[in-house]
Parts: sequence; structure tokens; C-alpha cells
Amino acid sequence: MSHESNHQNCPIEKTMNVIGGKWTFLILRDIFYGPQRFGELQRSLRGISPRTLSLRLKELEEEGIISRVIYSEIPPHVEYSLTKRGQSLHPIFEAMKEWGNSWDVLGQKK
Amino acid sequence: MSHESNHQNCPIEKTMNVIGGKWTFLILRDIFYGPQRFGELQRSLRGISPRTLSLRLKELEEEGIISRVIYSEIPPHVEYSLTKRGQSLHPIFEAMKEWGNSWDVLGQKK
DNA sequence: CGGGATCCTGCCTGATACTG
DNA sequence: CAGTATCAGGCAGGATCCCG
Repeated sequence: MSHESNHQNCPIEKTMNVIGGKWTFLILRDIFYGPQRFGELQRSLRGISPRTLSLRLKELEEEGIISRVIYSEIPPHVEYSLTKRGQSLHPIFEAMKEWGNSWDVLGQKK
Repeated sequence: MSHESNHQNCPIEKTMNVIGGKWTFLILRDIFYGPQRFGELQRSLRGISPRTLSLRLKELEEEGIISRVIYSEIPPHVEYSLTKRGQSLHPIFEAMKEWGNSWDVLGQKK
């Protein structure tokens, strides 16, 4: 069967629709290290605007990838962490990590 | 000032810089099935413009992910296939495929 | 058939200011 | 601290034409 037939159900396409955004991978990478606060993410992802970060986090929350926990304190305290579904992305990140490590900048295998 | 984070050498970031484009994953997915011609890719990736396809292919070629083989015929015949480096991306695609397959549209685990 | 050249559009994104 | 509101801009991508 030709792969050209029907891409709507292509699992890779589905995956990319969920985590394919420009910042999404980097946000998730951070959260993989442990629960992150908004400000922590903003500082870590130097250059991301609060607006964009907020949008991406909301997206990920709606996709069930991360969960948002609010601690009712003053000052406010919000933590983003991975859901089960989010944690199941781990093999993808591991594969990317390994690939990124195994080739240097010039594209030569280490 | 581009976004420099304290993750400059993060392998995930490096990987995304190479294959993180909007169409890049889908182009590579097709080539993983076997060498592809320009027209085949264009038909398969419904909606991609020749301009964009051309740009992405050139990028991937410069990154050493795919190779471009020209058969001197009339009509012209060009084939894109994976280099060794491109093939080494396979685990990433496998992980994404598996993830995309294991969750349905509603985010429920199958 | 495989693209390059051109022009154009729109979405994503950034910057900044502001608030509970 | 954790965001929203508003405004504006760039750049990836689309549409089209054309040529080797």
C-alpha cells in the first residue's frame, strides 16, 4: 500500500500537531526536569515573551500533556508538570537527545 | 539577538534546529519509505508549494540529512534519499509514530 | 519533470504595559 | 508572581508564472 493514500491518520503528523510548535519542544524539555513555574520557564527560555509562553502552556494543557497546579498563596504560585500522557513522550525526547548528541555541528558522527 | 538560552548545547535544541521546520518531519517521513521524487513529495504533502518544498529539501541536503541524485534523462529525474545521518533519525520517527498511535483524538490511551 | 523567480498574505511571535 | 491586553512586524509559507 502506498503511503500517499491517507496521511490524515499518520501518527507522526498527529504527534507533530500536538508538540510541533516552535517553542513546544523546549518548554517540554524543561518540564521533563521537574515541575516548572511560569517565571522559571520564562527565564530558561530566554527570548520567549510571556504571551507566547502563556499560549503554548495553555495549548499543552488542553492537549492533556501538562497539568497546571495553583497554590493559593501570596504571591501566587503556579506549577506546570507532566501528565501521564506528557510523560509518555519521554521516548521521543530521549531519541532526540541521543541524536543531537551523536553528531557534531559539522554533521560528523562523534 | 536571537534566543540564546542556558541550554545552548542542549541536544534537543540542536536536533530541533535541524529537523524542526513545519514540513520537515513530514518530508522525512515520506523519504523513510524510500527514495522520493520532487513530484511525489509534492503530491503526497498535499498543499505544500513547490517553493517551500524546494527550500526544505535544500536545507535538509545542506544538513547532510538527505542526498539528491540526478538522473540525466529526458524528462529530468531527481531522487531524494536518506544519507547515513538521515537514517540515524529513525529512532526519533519510531518514537513519534508509536506515541501518535497510542493515543486517540481525545487524548485517551488506547 | 524539477524547480527558480516574484510577489504577496497571514499567522506566529515579540515588545511593552498593565493587573489580580 | 503569573499571567492578560494591545499593537505591530517579520518571516515562513502560498500562489503563480516560467524555463531547462
